[in-house]
Amino acid sequence: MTGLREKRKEQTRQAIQDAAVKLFNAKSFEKTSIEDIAKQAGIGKTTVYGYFSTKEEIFINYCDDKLDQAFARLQTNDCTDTNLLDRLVDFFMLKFTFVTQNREFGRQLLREMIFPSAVNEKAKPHDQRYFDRLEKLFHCAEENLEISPGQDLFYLSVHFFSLYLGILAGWYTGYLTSLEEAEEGMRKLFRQALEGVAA
Amino acid sequence: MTGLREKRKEQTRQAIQDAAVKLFNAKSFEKTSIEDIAKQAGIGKTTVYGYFSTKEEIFINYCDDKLDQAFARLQTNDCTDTNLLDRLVDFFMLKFTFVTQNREFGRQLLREMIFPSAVNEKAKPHDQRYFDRLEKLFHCAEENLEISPGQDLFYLSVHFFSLYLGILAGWYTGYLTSLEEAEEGMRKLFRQALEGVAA
DNA sequence: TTATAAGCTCGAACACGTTCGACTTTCAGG
DNA sequence: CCTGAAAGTCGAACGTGTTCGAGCTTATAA
Repeated sequence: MTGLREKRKEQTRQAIQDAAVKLFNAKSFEKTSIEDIAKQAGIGKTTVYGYFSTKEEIFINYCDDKLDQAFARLQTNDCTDTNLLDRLVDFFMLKFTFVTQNREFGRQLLREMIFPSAVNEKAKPHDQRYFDRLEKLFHCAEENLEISPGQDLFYLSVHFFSLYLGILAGWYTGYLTSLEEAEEGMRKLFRQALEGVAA
Repeated sequence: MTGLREKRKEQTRQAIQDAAVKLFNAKSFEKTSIEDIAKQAGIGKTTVYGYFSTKEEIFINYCDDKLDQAFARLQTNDCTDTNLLDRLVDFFMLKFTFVTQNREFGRQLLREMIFPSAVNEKAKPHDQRYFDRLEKLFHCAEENLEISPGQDLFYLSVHFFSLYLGILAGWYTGYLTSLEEAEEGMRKLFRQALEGVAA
């Protein structure tokens, strides 16, 4: 019965995770202490460190869950006949509204995702799926003759992702304050990218 | 002699600032404690809080100084006849190498600049100068007939700044690991923006 | 000049993330 | 079964950012 230890371990891990999710949602990352989490999970605070080596790590795990949820909603849209610009704006605005829904959560998450404390190998599969989805979108556009053929679709994804980042930066630094402004800005940037600016 | 208090206050403030700069350079933000700073400045650690309300605030101040230095170096380049792409890459790579010179410093700074804890009005003049500089660059390009006329130069600046952000994100998430890769990626993205991708 | 208000300073204490060390439970081999 | 090793648990303690409160210094005005 080697499994007893492992089963308990799995249970405890889950209890911590659940407690964290509950408290992060109720309060926030910053206002939730390790002790709160431990109490909620019914264990001592030191024990938490047997499962996660840092408070941030718990948060990252929590984010991964949240992102999976958000990502699931992106799966539906497919090679439709709406134009590329609209589809791109939809794609990124969905993510934008999700991330900025709770300003503090988004800020913490973005800091950790874009400028992580350490290179986070675990985040890469997620990025991968995300960029795959984007590439697929461009692939459709290529077939629909909306973009010129032979483009590097990966770099195209990076390009639009960067513009999305720019909008997020504008949001968090206070230059954009409403969803409408954000969408308008995004549209403007995306159009520049599609049309090009060189003479 | 109303000035006595104020003069002392100014001195103490400067002492804290100097101490912080010295220690942040010698060690790092994280490894420097408030107590270290206080000791170096010859005051009690509580006193620091009469001048800065948080450790981050001291860091922000320090960053502003650093950024001013970096910015000064950008002033020189002017309406030359080198092509726009090269000038843009030069402009942003200078900033990139500066920021990433010390990985930890850059990370901390970017987190605070791009996703600040609170909207930081003090940062705006700096941004302003920065974007002014970029706009000037595009203005030259417009005169040199390198870009099509009538573009929104501000949004053009935002566009390229966003791409720069994308490169930084790639750096900190581990997708780009050498300066050469970063420059190559930047060049590729910039070219896309200039040439456009629509059919 | 002196009384009072306002501002400044710092030792002590608090909060919270994290580590240490000792105790308990589980597991594997004889 | 036993027994010794490994893994898990937690109270106590540490480090550091931040606040409290009491005492001291400076400014003001009668």
